[in-house]
Amino acid sequence: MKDSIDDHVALWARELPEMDLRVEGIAARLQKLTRYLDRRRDAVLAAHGLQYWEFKTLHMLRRNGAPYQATPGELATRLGLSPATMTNRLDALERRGYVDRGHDRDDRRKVVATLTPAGLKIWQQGIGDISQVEENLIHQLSHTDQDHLLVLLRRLVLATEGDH
Amino acid sequence: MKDSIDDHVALWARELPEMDLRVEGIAARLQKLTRYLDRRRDAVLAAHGLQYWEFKTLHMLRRNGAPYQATPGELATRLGLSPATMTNRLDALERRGYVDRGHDRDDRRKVVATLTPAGLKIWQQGIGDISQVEENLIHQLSHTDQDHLLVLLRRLVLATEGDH
DNA sequence: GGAGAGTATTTCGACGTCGAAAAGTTTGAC
DNA sequence: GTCAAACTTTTCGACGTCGAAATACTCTCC
Repeated sequence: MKDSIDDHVALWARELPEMDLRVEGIAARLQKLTRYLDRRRDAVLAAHGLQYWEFKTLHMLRRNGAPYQATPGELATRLGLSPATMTNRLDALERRGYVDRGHDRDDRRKVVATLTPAGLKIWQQGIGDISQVEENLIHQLSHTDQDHLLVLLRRLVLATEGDH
Repeated sequence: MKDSIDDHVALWARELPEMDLRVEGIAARLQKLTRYLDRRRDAVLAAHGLQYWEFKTLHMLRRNGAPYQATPGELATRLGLSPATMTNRLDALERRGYVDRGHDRDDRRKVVATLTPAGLKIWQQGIGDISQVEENLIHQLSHTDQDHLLVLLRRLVLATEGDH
């Protein structure tokens, strides 16, 4: 059974004869599946009136256990964003009531962002829906195929992280 | 051998007991590998002074065989962008000399964008470097493992293309 | 042919992002 | 005790993107 990537690769193979069909087929499918998950995830979050960047920010606060606090700088570093962007995100989340901002008592340079009960609640709804989206896709494979796929992907991830 | 996703999943498993570890491990690795390829690709393109959105636009023009032409509307649809964005992209690419714009003689509403020789040349350099990045990653697996991985990924892609 | 509907592109205002500079706070050396 | 260097966050200007309105052109039908 052929998928759209088979067609795509066959088309480019005519133009770029030195292209490695296996490599291209795998890389294109990795990207296609990720884009699919991105789209489905954005759709279920939109049902809660949430953008993905809002969810990711709440997620990083939730990742720190109770009381779900972090400084803007910490959040920016972990999310791979500039400090400027984090200021904007926290402005928006504070306006929507999902986050509180206050100054650190010991070091008044620092700001401490805290997840509000409303923020925690919408995060819970979002994380549940996102898990469901991922399950709907991956459950297309049997458990043994899932394990097989996971092992192959782990080998690739290890290669990107520096072999040990 | 454990990778960073194993740690990530183990961490969240404590907080979300109903989470499916296999599903999460696969989904997280798909996304991590795609992000890795994105970063490496952006880096090699930057060596040619090219942003990925510029390359993608040239790529879509190159995809149409010689004389490498398309209308803004066609490009916007295939790239999943708004017409407004395509106007901006073509403005920039025309300024850099990678694209020419002219009016269609038969239908003067239409604009025809054409890849210049300079645009074709930089696309060739970019596509070669991107293929190299993908090969460097995927060649971590043997040919038989690559084939196994490809088959599993194709099954997932087919699942995303079957139901709508 | 002329009016109105339809199509293709551009313009406009808003958003989220970034790098760099600015503002406010702490630390350390003297 | 003072002040310069370091640290944290915010502000500012620019970019790429989008939706919606505006512009320019074509087609249809009477």
